Amino acid sequence: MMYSIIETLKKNQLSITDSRKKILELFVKAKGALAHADIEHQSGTEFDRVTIYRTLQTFVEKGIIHTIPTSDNSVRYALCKDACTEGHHHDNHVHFMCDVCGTTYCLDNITTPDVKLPEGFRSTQTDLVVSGVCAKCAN
Amino acid sequence: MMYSIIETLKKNQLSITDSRKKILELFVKAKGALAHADIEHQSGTEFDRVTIYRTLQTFVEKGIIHTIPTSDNSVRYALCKDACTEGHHHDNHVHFMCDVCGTTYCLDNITTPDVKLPEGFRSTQTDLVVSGVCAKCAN
DNA sequence: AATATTTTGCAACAATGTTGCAATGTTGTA
DNA sequence: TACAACATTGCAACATTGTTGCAAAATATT
Ligand SMILES: [Mn+2]
Ligand SMILES: [Mn+2]
Ligand SMILES: [Zn+2]
Ligand SMILES: [Zn+2]
Repeated sequence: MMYSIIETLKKNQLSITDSRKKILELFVKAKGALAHADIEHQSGTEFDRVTIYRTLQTFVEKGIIHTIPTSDNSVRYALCKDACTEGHHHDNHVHFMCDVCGTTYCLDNITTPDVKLPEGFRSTQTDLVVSGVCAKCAN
Repeated sequence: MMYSIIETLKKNQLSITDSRKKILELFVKAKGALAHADIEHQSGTEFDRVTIYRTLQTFVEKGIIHTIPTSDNSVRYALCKDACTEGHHHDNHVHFMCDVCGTTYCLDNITTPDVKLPEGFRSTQTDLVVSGVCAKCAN
């Protein structure tokens, strides 16, 4: 599977800038999800902190990345592999956080279950986050 | 059902202080979950911000309240109704966040499902958060 | 009531996130 | 390629959230 940085940016009507190319590249290469701080470290002093915030926000709005609700309430982001479009995410997959290495995985082929809610409650989104030990840290 | 503030504090070997009584009372009276800011507002200038942080931390450690992972990554707390003990939480119920009124509900009698994880992954905790519109805001 | 222990408030700091605005970079057109 | 229109960036300044050390105050123990 190929992922073209430039193509993705163009497809979403975003102008091609150094920060967008670099940050999107980090996501494509990343094994798991990235926190804002990860990006700040991995891109050195290349970009201003504010630019990273704004770029992440733009990517989320465009449906290029999605946020992950973590049990420690820190914000993480990962590439959308589903057909997400502007203002319309479809990332209904389970997430896994390793307590040992801290990696957050998108379990893309495990979909979130339907939950039977009490009378009168209507669901628009379901997030399922599992914590534990990942395969790499299992030994 | 009765909930004795003092009893709960004693049972957990915590000394009885004004802040602990007040903050625990806020949780007992609250409909949904509380954020740190909620407590800060509802208790006026009675206690220092730091005291609230420390009290919440203590309550979580003792198994009196539990944290809730929310889709907007803000920290919320709610009373443990299950038999949680020091360092051992059993709050395996679903949470619901209303997009309209912002209330976070503990759906105490809807338990989180078992998720079949990939080979080698081991789960220690499962959090399921549903967003949508609650019964009160349904009209 | 006196002492030992715990908790609190304060100050100082660190981390995270937001906004306005001028300078810079990008894009489409000539 | 050069220009104008437009979008993005970096900087500064600020707000919010969370952490730590320590002396003063409150609570528990004797
Ligand atoms: Mn994901
Ligand atoms: Mn709960
Ligand atoms: Zn791991
Ligand atoms: Zn509601």
